[in-house]
Amino acid sequence: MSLPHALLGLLKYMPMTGYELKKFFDDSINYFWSAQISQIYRELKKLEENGYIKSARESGDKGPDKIRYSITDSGFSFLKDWLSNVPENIDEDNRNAFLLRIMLLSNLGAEEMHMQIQMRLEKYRKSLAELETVREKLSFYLEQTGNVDLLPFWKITLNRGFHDIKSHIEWAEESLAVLEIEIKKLKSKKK
Amino acid sequence: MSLPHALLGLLKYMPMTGYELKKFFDDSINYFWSAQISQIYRELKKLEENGYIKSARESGDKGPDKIRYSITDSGFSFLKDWLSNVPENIDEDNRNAFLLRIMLLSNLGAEEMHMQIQMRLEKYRKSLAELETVREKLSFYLEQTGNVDLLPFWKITLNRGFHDIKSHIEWAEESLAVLEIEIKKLKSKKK
DNA sequence: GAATTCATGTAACTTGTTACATGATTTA
DNA sequence: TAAATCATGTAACAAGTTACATGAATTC
Repeated sequence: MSLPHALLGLLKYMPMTGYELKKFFDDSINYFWSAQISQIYRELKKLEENGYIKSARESGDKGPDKIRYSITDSGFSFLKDWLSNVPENIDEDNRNAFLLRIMLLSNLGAEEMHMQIQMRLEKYRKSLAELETVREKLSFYLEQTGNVDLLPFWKITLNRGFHDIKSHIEWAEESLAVLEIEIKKLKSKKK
Repeated sequence: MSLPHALLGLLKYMPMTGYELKKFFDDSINYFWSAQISQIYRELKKLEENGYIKSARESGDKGPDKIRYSITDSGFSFLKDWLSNVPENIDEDNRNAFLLRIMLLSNLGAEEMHMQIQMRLEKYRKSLAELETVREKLSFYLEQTGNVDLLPFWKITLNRGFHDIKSHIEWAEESLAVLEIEIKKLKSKKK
């Protein structure tokens, strides 16, 4: 639903080709947004039809032609409109496959649930470490490219990631404790 | 993607009609999963074709006929298979429209961002209060229906919600502080 | 008597994914 | 020279939403 806005937002930084946009997704905002290359191309066409972006063909002496897109004034104001209108449903999409799984997991019993949450906990701890390196790279990158003014905004975005992972870790630890009590109860009943 | 599993999980509790399933979504797990009635009917047909559920027509003396679905053994083992296979991408969908918005919000400037996050903070605080009442209702409901054994599993699910909202509140408070510093900087520059 | 809820669906559309096609360039 | 990467797409499919249709029952 917000792919067009994501594309406009990225093109605001600099003009890019479809391929470059895909790369940008993959190695920067991949943590919270990704897209298929085929859909990017489809969407770019639509955005151009609407006059939100314009294209320029570049026939370099090497390789195939590139079509580089840049955002238009109309596109930027479209983006700003979207940003100004805060959605009522605060999460924009209340679907959470993770919570659905957790709820249904009771069908497998306390021990299986414990095992799965334990596995998640380990992954969360790894993610936390990875985010730490992303943070370091980001500061460095923004300083190098002279975009230091963007730093506080990016930090706010990144910080959300930290809070999210930390809350998962705390939840997992608490849940494991609850499940351990349940497992003990079941075992004492058997006797 | 997991609508069929959600339906199977709910039918595991008790046999229901399409309409009842929609209501169950709306007033119980709506916090993390919802579905359109049209899609529920479509999916129920598919599930029956696959033998995962079976239907029984009930022609009461009042109102139109009801088609009540119940889960089959084959359906339950299908559900258990899905639950046993933990997806590699732990979140199942890394797309986070909220983070995308936050990142792009820098296009509107620090003051607008501050205002929007302030609004969110207030909503989060309300959500926290609402979740509190959901928790109370749930305990009561499970005790009344004699499903006390499910209580720890439901608590784990609910608890995830609490951690989530709390992490949003903390993040919002920190972000507002950062933005206030930015706004002060900008104002002192003007002078 | 009108509006809402109950209960079932169909049709058209939008969004997103997977698989495939093409051809040049670079790297192992 | 084979594989990977660059750069563009098309086609078919899967999943989800919106709008519409039908008719009985209940509530205002």
